[in-house]
Amino acid sequence: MFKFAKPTDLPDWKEERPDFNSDEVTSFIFNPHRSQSIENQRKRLPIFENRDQFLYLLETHQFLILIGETGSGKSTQVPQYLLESGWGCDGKTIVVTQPRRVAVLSLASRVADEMGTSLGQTVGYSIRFDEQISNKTRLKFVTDGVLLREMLTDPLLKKYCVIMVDEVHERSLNTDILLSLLKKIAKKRPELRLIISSATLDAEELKNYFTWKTKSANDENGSTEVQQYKKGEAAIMNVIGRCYPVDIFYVQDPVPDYVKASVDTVIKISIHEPPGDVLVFLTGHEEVETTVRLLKEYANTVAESSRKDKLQVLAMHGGLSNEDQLQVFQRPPSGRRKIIVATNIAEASITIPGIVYVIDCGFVKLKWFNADTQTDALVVVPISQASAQQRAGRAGRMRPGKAYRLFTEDYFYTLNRFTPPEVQRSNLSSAVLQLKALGVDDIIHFDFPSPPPAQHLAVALELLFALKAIDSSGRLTDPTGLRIAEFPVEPIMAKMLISSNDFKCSAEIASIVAAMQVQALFYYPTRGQDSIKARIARRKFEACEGDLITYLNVVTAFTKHGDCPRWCQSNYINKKALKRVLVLRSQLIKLLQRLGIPYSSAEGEIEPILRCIASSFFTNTAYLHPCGEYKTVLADVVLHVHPHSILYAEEKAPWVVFGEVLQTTQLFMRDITIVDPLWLEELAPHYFQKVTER
DNA sequence: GAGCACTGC
Repeated sequence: MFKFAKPTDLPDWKEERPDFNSDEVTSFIFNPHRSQSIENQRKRLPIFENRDQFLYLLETHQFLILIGETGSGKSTQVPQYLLESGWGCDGKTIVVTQPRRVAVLSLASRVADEMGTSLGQTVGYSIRFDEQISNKTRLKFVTDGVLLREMLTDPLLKKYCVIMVDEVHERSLNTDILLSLLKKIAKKRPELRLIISSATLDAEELKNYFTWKTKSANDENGSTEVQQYKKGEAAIMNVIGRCYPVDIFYVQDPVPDYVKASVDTVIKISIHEPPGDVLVFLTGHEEVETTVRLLKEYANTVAESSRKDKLQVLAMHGGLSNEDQLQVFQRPPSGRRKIIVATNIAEASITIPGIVYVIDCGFVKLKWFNADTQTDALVVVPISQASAQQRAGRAGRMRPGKAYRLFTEDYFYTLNRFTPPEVQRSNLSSAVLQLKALGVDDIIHFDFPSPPPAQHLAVALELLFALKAIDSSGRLTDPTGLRIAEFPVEPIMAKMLISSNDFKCSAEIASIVAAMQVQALFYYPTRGQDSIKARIARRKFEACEGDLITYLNVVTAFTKHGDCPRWCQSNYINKKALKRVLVLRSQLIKLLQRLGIPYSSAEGEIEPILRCIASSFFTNTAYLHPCGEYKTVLADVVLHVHPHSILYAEEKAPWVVFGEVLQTTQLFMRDITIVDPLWLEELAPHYFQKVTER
């Protein structure tokens, strides 16, 4: 049994204040001041006191770094201050980027509300597959991915006068790439203003990144209008947030098993602490299910008694259906305390109201690119201090809260301050291609905010060269490279779409590529009768050639039966995912047609489709070694068939290609297709001569 | 033989 130490008063912690209304990133907004006029609410926000300072700094500096904690109101108010003071009146637009679609939607509608207009008028938004924009729009909310795409047609983003990049502390891949490109643009467009907005971040580091001009300003064009203006210089502005204090508790001794410790802590809270919901952070879906099961067993024993500590236990992770996810937002039955056991989805992506207690296991599952094996690994690593702070903050949004950390205080101070940015732990082939398409030739010396390991860049360049997207001097090829860059999918998938023209099967390949973009077409129940039934249901779609042809069968069947509600259910098909597949598919087909690749179908023939797959996935080939294991052709790394693959229980074919490799307990190949090695030699001779010499 | 954190174009 473990004990929690006395609450520790962390200085960096007490400053965290939750928001009262408008800076919420999900559509579930709790607003205790609903009765007040909008004008009054806006004035109550902490950032209101900084309004004039903000406008002055933006007048005099090209870059403004805005450090504002949750609840400062920066995401909703700053864009309005800009409009009110005349930015966006010269026919140009203000744009605000967010890492997530849901944040774009809720911010845009909140700001339109506050301004008394409807969406698509002065205030609009643009996300993939959805947009509300008109020629009246002066303020636009977008995902950072959308803004990156816009740069392909408008490299200097000339239609914008102010660009605000929000949630920079999350350091998503797109945010980092956007920042570096915006820095370049700003040099060419001195009148452009950039606002970099972040919760916690090393502001000085960011300031140094953005300050490229050390000399005094106005030495180039001495126009009086810009005399006060320091182009290329960055100012930092801090905005206080607002939030209730959260007491932090640490365990006195390290816990051997954080799943068990989580369960014990929930039980302790339920017995000893006043009412208030509990949020538990664990690393994966399996841990979540185990914890939920243990807590439900406990809850059942309690429910039969007349005690007060009755619980409603709910799981929250990305694999759940929409309906199951929505449950965590509903009020628990009266007299019950709601316990939500979640993965990292609850750290930033969704906000659950009513949380007073947080339990933090101290770990997170992260995708990590391994350049040696050229594969992704999904590894459980200790969280950063910033993450721990973010998780604890989830307890102080309604009233003072408590956070229980399942690690010691000493250990906390050994953690990294920040999680390494995504750009440093990702496969960069897509990002590199995108940069090339935007005219960045020298990737190795490109000015990233946090440079990725050189080997990651080298691996990306090698793959692009193998796909003939770039030539031996590293330049984007015309038309192959240019075309691949146009597609909103991984380069290898884009290459397959383009090649489908040669094999006259673009219809089928579009279905396959679309299906590979979504998480899971099937539900995989983990226990009981359901898991067996699901397995039997999957067999209906099984193709002996492998997973990709199976996906094609699923997509084809869904277009026929998908509208029947029982059909998806009885076949354990993820309806949400399949609907998205069809939307993606039609986007891909439209893009193909725009590039002059006509719609064509193999009319039931399988071989052209298989050849097309082989012609693009040849870099991902594995052969059956006499030892009985698969090995990569590239580096002789041992690979295993993922248990979700349709080929898992089958006799092993001598040659396969795979969509990706993910390392969990072992290196697992996913999205596997059986191929004929002669095709590989024929279709990718530049790559495969040496292979058959084995 | 045994298993997928979370986003985004």
